[in-house]
Amino acid sequence: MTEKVEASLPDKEKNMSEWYTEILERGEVVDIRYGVKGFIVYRPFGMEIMKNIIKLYEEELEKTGHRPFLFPVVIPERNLRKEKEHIKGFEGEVFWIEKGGHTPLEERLALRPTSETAIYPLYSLWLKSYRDLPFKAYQTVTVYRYETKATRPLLRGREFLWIETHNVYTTGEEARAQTREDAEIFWEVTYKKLGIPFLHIRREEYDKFPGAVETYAFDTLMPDGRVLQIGTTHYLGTNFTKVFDVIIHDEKGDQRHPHSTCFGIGLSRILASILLVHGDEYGMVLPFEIAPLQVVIIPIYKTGFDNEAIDKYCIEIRNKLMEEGVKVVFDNTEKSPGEKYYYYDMRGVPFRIEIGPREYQNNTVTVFRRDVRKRETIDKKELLNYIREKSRDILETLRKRAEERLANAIIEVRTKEELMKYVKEDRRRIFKVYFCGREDCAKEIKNELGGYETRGIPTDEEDKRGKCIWCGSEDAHIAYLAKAY
RNA sequence: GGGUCCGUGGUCUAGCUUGGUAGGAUGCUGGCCUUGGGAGCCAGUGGUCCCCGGUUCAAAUCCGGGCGGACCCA
Repeated sequence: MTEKVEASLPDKEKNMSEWYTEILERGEVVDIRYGVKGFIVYRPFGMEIMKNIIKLYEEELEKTGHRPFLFPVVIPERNLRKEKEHIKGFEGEVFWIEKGGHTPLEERLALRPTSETAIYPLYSLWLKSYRDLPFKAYQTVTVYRYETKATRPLLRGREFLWIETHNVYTTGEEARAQTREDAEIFWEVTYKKLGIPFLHIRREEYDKFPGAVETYAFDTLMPDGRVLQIGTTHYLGTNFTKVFDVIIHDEKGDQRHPHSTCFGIGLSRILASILLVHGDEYGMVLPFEIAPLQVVIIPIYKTGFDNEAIDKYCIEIRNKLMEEGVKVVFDNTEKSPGEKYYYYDMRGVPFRIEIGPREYQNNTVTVFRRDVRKRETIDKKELLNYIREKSRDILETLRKRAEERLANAIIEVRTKEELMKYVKEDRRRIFKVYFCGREDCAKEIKNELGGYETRGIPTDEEDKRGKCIWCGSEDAHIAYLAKAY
């Protein structure tokens, strides 16, 4: 039976902002009171989740041949300016260091907004032969962008955490194949392990990463109907290897510029997505694998009963779970059971075990599952298998729920009239339309549809052709329109 | 980018219009009692009223500037 108890939080769909602000604070995820706009503090619980998320992506990257490295946070101005499109795209949002102590620096230093221009000068020293390729590396770091739009904790900050890969290949074909591997890596973790579904999109020409030849993005859906870009991967061609003089000898002994890619995994936004997509009115709901606390054991004492025996019974179970590598806590603090339930619900603990006289006497345990909010009493001996099995169930349930919401948000529209009709409705959607790909057309759409913008082309339908829903021109491709963060 | 609102113990908040004692709730600490969805009672603890400047005998309160935050619209 599903428990009907008083909710802790406002309704996520109706009032996402308030829900989100509250869960960040009450769940001790981040602290927004640092006092510098766009900069936040990860509190221990939030950072524990983050570290678990990072580990999943890093493992997948290393499995596919990426090696870790770490570059400085500062980039000399002359390097940042080398690639023309790149600097044009980032110039307005770079933080500059201009002084060391009281002395003005001879050359200003940028806090990296992304690391291409930090990394490529070294690539020109490291990579000399086709034998040095492919070169696949990543770093997990913070980057800095002076955002002028409203900042929001984790969703849009002036400092944010990400993983960036920077790969180099002899040929363009190999490099393009890397963008597809990036998509697989992203799928493997984001969808399969975190239960977050997303759209795989090729961005329009005018929406590309500054300096890229092709940009692919991963957009997920927020409870308020807006989409959020949580990752991007770019084919950079030889744009960066040229300006940074990365030159290799190929098999024939000819000198050439290798091709490169980069892949950004938006860790801050992924954490936000996990909270927003899976959470409910009682707090976070975390997939078992990334939960800092996976099981909590709560004793129910009774006056006149042998409460020490209940303690012993709980400790025995805790120790057994610990031996199996489960992150478990036995909470025998003096708070009432109800208060503890609310506390651990808020923190998304996947399983709660309640043990009182009844369980003690019957050699059973009562297990509460956070995602579906159901209790079940089982034999003590079955506990470990139960948790193993149901933790997979939790992930399935969360993923299925999220996937349905994403699928339900998307609607194919063929005519402008139809589009206008849907836009006027209360509900936000992701429209799938034919679109010509021209920037002025995109601007008109954004202006006249009250903020709905072109998000790009679904990668599994790049070949389809039709008439642009806006200007009517032929040879338009399929594109998504959505409101975005 | 445009607009609206806000900043007071750890947290939430009253007080601000009409200048003069910082009040409450919650948390925290100790004690008693209790424990199957946020219990209760008693005692204690905790505040540069966001910052800088101005007006004034006197500023949380009025004025100017700054910093930070929330929400709505584009």
